[in-house]
Amino acid sequence: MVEIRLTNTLTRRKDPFRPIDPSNVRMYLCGPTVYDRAHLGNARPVVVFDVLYRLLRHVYGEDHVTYVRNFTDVDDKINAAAQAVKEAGDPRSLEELIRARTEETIRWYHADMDALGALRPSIRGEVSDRAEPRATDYIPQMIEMIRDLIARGHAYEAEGHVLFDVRSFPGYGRLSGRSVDDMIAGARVEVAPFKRDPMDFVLWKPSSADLPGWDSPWGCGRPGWHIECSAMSAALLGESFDIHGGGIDLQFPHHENEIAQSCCAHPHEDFARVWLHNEMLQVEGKKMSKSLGNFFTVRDLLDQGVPGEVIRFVMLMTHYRKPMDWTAEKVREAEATLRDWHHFCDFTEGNGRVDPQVLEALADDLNTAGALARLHQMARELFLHKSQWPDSKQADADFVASARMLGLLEEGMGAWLPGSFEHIESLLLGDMPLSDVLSKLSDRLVNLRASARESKDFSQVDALKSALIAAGVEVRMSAENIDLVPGSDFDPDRLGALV
RNA sequence: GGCGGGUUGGCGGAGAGGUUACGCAGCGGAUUGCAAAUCCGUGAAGACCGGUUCGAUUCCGGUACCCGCCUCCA
Repeated sequence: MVEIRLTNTLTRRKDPFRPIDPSNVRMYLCGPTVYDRAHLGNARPVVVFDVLYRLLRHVYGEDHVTYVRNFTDVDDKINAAAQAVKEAGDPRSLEELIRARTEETIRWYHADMDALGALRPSIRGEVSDRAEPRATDYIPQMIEMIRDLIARGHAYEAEGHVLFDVRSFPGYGRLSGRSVDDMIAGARVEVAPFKRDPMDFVLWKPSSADLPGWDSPWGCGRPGWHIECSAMSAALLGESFDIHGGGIDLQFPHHENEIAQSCCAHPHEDFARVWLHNEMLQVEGKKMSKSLGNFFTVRDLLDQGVPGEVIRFVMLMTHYRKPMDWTAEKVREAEATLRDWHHFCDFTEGNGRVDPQVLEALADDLNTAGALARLHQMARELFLHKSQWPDSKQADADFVASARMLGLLEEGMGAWLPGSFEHIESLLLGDMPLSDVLSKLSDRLVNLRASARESKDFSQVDALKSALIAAGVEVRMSAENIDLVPGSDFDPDRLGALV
């Protein structure tokens, strides 16, 4: 079995991965707060952990991996978004508007992440809403956990709030490498007067009459952000599980607080064993922000015609623990590469074997850039020699299976490419498949060239060639053959007119 | 102020204490009616200063610069 090695933020080392229970490897990823479209930065952890999920499924079996990713659907930003709609004159109640907002955002999120080729989370391979829990469905578990923390002396009630007492947990700060005293020294947080310690954080807070609230022993209120993930991961994965992931910006305070809550509520368990954090995303060398005008959502890119597969490829070009820079140049490179790969690959044969070197690269702390390099190499060998290989179908299948470990070249993902194998097979021009149209035109061009070589009059050859290029078709001429490849500006109508 | 990450050839971007990363672009050649595509070949690196070592871009220390987090942003 392949040994997976992962860099654990907790140990600051690359350690061999040993699941608690190989028959059910469990992973939790902090999901989005559902108030708006996912921006590009939101997509990075989704793609990174999707690759890890695929790797785990490959190594341990699809039914032996559980992947849970939550939706935070109780939050000030959600309330604010709903409030804005109400103030704009919507007659529905705030509660209805909040519900509508979160429902809609979840649908957007699914559509956008699907477009990136991210698999839906699952419980042992079974995709269901349970694997994508919503915070509001786990309020009783959160209340229970908070109650438990109070009983164990790790939390206290003050003015309708319940706060976690960070001084009661000696391990506080271990994940992020900070000491409570250091944090206080550098804190820029305004300290509520009822806190025992400035770093104490909210487990439960009171809610006003017009905002969502739940009855609790401490009055009508709502949970703090951090308790959500502790309660949901315990409910769905157990008090100990294998991997907890998220962006590096969540390391502190969110994940630190999760650890404090979970370890204090379940002192005999060790909560998440491996913590993985992806670095942040930048755009053209700068932090993505609305003020710099370089802020965009996944949907913005898709609408501009950047295919989800290309977005995914760009994300995978950089190792997850390094800051990654989103640039137009990378998009161009990724698109050109995928265009090639889609073009020469025959996707019809299944049962490919994943290349050992691709697998090894991924097993080595998700070295996606290394895996892509190996795929480049494989593609080159395939392209150069496949015509001489008796089992070239198998070689194609192996290549595709390997690319799919990265979520690339998935079935249906090539639909964006006019030149892709699957597209050529399926697209009809009039009543003729595109593949037939192309071979027909290619034959005609070959014949024209043959006679032109005799007559020395190349005007007809050039005319057809120009027409093809105008239709967005690349003309690749070799000594005997002429290959026609639809490009990014392919125009089916203009091509159809040439037949 | 506290904590953390980064600095590799023209650009992007990996691994490895001594042997080609890889991709894009460039250059030379082959091929071609021309061009494109393709093929062959090829130059180019490791921020700076020290240390360990037979040998470091790879390990250790320091300096500089860049970036992020500490504000319920992935």
